[in-house]
Amino acid sequence: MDGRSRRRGDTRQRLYEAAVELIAERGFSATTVDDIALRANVAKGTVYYNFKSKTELFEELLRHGVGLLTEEFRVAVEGLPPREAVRALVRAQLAYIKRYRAFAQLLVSEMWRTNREWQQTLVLLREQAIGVIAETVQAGVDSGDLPADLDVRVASAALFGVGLVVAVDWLVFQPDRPIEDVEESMLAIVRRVA
Amino acid sequence: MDGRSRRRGDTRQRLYEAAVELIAERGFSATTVDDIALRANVAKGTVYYNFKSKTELFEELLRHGVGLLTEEFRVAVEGLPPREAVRALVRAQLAYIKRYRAFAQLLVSEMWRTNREWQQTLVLLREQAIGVIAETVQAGVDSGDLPADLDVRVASAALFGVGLVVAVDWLVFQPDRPIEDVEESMLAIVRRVA
DNA sequence: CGAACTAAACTGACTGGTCAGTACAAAAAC
DNA sequence: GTTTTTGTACTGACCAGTCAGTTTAGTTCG
Repeated sequence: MDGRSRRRGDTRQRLYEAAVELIAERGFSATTVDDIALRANVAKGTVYYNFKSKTELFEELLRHGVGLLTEEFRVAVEGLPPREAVRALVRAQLAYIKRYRAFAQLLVSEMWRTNREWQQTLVLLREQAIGVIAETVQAGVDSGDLPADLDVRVASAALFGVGLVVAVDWLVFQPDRPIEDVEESMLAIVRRVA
Repeated sequence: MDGRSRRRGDTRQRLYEAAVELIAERGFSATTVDDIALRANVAKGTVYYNFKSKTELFEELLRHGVGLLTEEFRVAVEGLPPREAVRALVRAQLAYIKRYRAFAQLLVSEMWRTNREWQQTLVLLREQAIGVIAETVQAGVDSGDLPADLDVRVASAALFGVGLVVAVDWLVFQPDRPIEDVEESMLAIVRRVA
């Protein structure tokens, strides 16, 4: 780990942070590369030294963010029995969204859009995140802890989508409401699998 | 209602339809006024004859769409007892989203964004739609049909957000799944108030 | 040691294209 | 004869991406 790659990593990190905030607020197209560079305290050229294009910066940002989320999902469920594991997933998702609020907003904005360049990337990433949930739910069904008639794929997708929207709604419209309430609401909503 | 205003109304309607589809796909900034005019089979000047600006077209589009939704909400609950009324709301939301898929996608994309020009408009419209739900839920709490400890505001907001996201997810990722399944899922999710 | 060298990282002025909004005369609809 | 729409042309602001040049961090060698 020499100084060069550390420096470069720092720059990329700063660019991610700047881009995620601006894009969450304004959307991809309304965010200019100049804005991103300015907020990251970097010259415009540096953006293009580190990323092939504005779109690529965004796609790598998506990969980066969803990668972190699935990572936390995996850590959260490690060694837990099914129903507890599902609860742990809800908690992990909530904590993640609280921590990376802007990224979560951005995901909500882009997740259900069609025909954009990065749509394919996003579908893949969605599969990846939902995949971790599905493994957990499947294990619960196999072990008999969860109802056998549960459609694992659908339940996992619903879990993911509902968690995203309830948590983001909370952060945007009811930020004063304590986090325990939100966790409780989410668990109430997904009671059938938790 | 003379022929002139009907004609004008038609043009505006066509512009709404063109704009909603394009903006749902690409987002507001990535959609050009020329594109909208082209898709609506209208000259660019006509857009500006009917609307002050691109932004105003979009805001009126939002008002128009949410107006229709609340209208359908009101019709749906008319004269129904509380729990049935809630079910009717779910069904109405689902039907609406199925019918105006693009508008629903657009709402999901914009609803939880911050700092855009039309943010204030959207907050108001959200209040309006959730208001109808809240009236119904409140009536249920008052009559004892729904649990007294239910936070009406929060439950209504959750109902609205979850419905939006589950339905849009269905249309985008599982369009072959029959509508009854989706209705069933949504009702299962909101069981506490239905 | 430190001077000279090298490649990686970064800079910011510039370019070519795009797009919101305007102008307006002529035509069509009512 | 008034309202609405058309078609075309135009402008000025804005912006993604480029590139020639500069700085920085690590390396080599006296």
